[in-house]
Amino acid sequence: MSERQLTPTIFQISTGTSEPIYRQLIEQIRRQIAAGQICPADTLPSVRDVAANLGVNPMTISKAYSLLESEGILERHRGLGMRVAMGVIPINDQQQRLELIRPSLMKLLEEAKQLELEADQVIFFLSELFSQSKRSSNE
Amino acid sequence: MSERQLTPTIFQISTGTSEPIYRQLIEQIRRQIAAGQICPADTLPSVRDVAANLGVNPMTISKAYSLLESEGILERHRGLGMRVAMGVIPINDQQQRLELIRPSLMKLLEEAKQLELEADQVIFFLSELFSQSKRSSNE
Amino acid sequence: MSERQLTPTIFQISTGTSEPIYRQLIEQIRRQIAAGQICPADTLPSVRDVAANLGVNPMTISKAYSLLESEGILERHRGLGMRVAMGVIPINDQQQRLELIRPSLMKLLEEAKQLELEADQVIFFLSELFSQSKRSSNE
Amino acid sequence: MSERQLTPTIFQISTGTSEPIYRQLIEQIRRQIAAGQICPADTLPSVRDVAANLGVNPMTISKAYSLLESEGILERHRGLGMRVAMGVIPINDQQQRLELIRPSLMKLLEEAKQLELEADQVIFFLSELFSQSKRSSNE
DNA sequence: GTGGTCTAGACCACC
DNA sequence: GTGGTCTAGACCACG
Repeated sequence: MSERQLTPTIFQISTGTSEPIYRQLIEQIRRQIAAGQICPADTLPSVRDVAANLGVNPMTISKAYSLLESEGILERHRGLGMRVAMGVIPINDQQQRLELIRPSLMKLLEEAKQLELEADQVIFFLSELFSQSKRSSNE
Repeated sequence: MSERQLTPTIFQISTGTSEPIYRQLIEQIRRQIAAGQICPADTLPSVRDVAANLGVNPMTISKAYSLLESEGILERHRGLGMRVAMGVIPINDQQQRLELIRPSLMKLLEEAKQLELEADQVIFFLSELFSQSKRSSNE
Repeated sequence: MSERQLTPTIFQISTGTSEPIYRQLIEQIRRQIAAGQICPADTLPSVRDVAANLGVNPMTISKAYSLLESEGILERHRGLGMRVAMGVIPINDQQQRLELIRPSLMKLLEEAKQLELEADQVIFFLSELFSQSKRSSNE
Repeated sequence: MSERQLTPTIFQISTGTSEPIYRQLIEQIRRQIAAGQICPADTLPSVRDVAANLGVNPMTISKAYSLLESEGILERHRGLGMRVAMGVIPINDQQQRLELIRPSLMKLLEEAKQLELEADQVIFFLSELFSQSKRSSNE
C-alpha cells in the first residue's frame, strides 16, 4: 500500500460526552493506526479540513496532532501537512490489539456489577449490538 | 425492608480516571439505587465518613450529595443526614436496567470497530473477565 | 437583538442577608432572563470578572453558573464562557412575570397579618417606596 | 387582659422554605408581640406541644424560646413554662409597626425591578391578595 | 452529630 | 483567555 492523502471524514467525535474532543481524536487515531486503517507515510487531512468537517475549533484539531507529534507518532512536514511516522507499525497480532480495549471492558464490568446485571445478559446485549452494527454497515 | 443507615464502605472511586470523583459517586449511587442495593428512605453515610473512608476532601462528597439532592434523588434531613427520596424506585425489570449500560456498550463497539476487532473476540474476552471477577468475589 | 457579551456589573448581591450569595445570583439571573434583560445566546461575564467585581471568591460565582447549567438555563462553551441557552425564552406576558413574585407577596401578607397591619397601610407604604426608588433611579 | 395560657396552634411554619424553622418562629413571635396578639405575662405553649403540633423536633422549638429568652423577651418559669416578659410592650403606633416590614418591602422592590414589573401591577396584585386573604378569613 | 457556605490557592483542561 | 476540580480549613446552621 502506497502513501495516501486521507480524507477529513475518517474521524468522528461525539460532542455530548465529557471526554474532551482532542482526546477523542488522539485515541481514535491511535486505534486506527493499530488496526492498520491508517498507515505509515499516510498524510492526515489538514487541521482546517477536519475542523470544518467536525464543526469544531481548528485549535482543537491542532492540539491533537501536536500531541501525537510529540509522541513521535506523527511528523510535521512543512507545507505538506502531518504524516504518520515511518517507525509506527500496526499491531498485527489480534491478541495485542484486544488488550487495548481492556480498560473499557473493566469499566463495563464495574457498572454491570453495580447494576446487578448477569454476565449472560450483558454479553447477549453486546452481541446483539454487534450484529446490528454489522448489518447497518453492510447496507 | 426498613430504612437503614448505610456504611461509608459502599462507595468506591478510582483515582486513575479523568472522570471527576464527585461524578463517579453520582453515577455509582444512581446505579446502586437502580439495582435496589440502596433503597428509598435509606440514610446515606455522612459526608465526613465517606470522605475519611475514601481519603478525599469532604466538599467533594458534599458536592455529589448536593447535586443528587437538586435532582430530587436524595433529600436533606436537617441535622440527620441525607436520605434517599421516597419517590425514587428501583428498576426491577432487568431489561430496563440493561438499558442503562447501553452507552458504555456503544462506546465499546466504536472502539472495537476502529481496532478492527472481531465481535467474537471481544465477547470472549469480556466473558473471561466476567468469570475472573466472579471467581475473585467468591474467594 | 444579537448575542452580547454582558458586563460584570449586571449583578448585585447583598451581604447582609442570610441567603447565600450563589443563590442570590441564581435567582437574579433567572429574573433577568424572565424580564428579557438577559437574552438567549448572550455570553455571561466571566467567573473571574464577576468575582472581582463583587469581591467574592470565584468558586462562589462558579457554583451559581454550574447549577444554572445543570438546569439547562446556561450552556458551557468550552474556553469561551457561559452562554444563555437558546431554549430559554423571556416571559413576555407581564401577567406571567407577575406570578413570579407571588411567593414574596404571600410572605409579606403573612407578616402583615401577624403585625395586624391594615392592607391600605402596607400598600401605601409600598407605593411610597416604589416612588422613591423611581426618583432615585431618574437622578 | 389577664395572663393566658396560649395554645400550640398560634404558630405556623412553612417547611418548604430555606428559612430555618427556629428563625421563622422567632420572627413570628416578635411580630405577634408587637401587634399585641401575645401579651406580657402570657404563658407560651410548651415546647413539646408546639413540636407535636408542627411535627418538628422539640429542640427546634426549644432553640427559638431560648434565643428569645436570652434577648429578655421571654422568661423561663421553672415547671410552669415560658412567659412573656413584663417589660415587653406591644407597639401601639401603627406607623412604627409598619417599619417592621420595610425589609420585606425592599426585597420585593428589588425583585420587581429585576423582573421589570410596573409598580401599579405589583400593587394591584398585592391588594388582590389582601382581599382574598380577608375573604377567606371571614368564612 | 449532621450538611452548607465561603475563602485562598493550586492545578488542570479547553480554546 | 475560559470554566472545573480538589484541597485545607474556618465558620455557620440545624437537631
